[in-house]
Amino acid sequence: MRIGELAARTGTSRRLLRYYEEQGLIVATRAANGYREYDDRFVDRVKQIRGLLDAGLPTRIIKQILPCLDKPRTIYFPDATPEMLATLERERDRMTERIEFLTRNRDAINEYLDVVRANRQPDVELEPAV
DNA sequence: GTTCTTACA
DNA sequence: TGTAAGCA
Repeated sequence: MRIGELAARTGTSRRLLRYYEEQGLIVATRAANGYREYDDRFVDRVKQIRGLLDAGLPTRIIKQILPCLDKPRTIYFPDATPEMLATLERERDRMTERIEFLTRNRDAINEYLDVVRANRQPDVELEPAV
């Protein structure tokens, strides 16, 4: 499929897909006319990339762990270098920090909402100002 | 009509 | 990331 279809099937813009390629996250083959060609495997591939990006991982890290996501799990271990493990542990810790940060803010917003609602009850029936 | 690259906001 | 230009 060409970039337009991949974009539609992954909910990603063509611009972004080209950017991912530029960053080395995906590699497309080229048709005779120069158009990028992608096989169906790229649909899940791109979705995985987006998931990792949403999780907050930087593209440079994703580029490193992406090869592992392709291959069967059985070769995950032989592939994992000490550097890779260290990187993943570091990213995991960052995720944990963000989760805690988000949790605190969510709770704070919840409390604020509760207070606002409680104080608004008396005003449900607005009296026209005289 | 679709894609490509390059470049600017 | 979006968008525009100028091609193929």
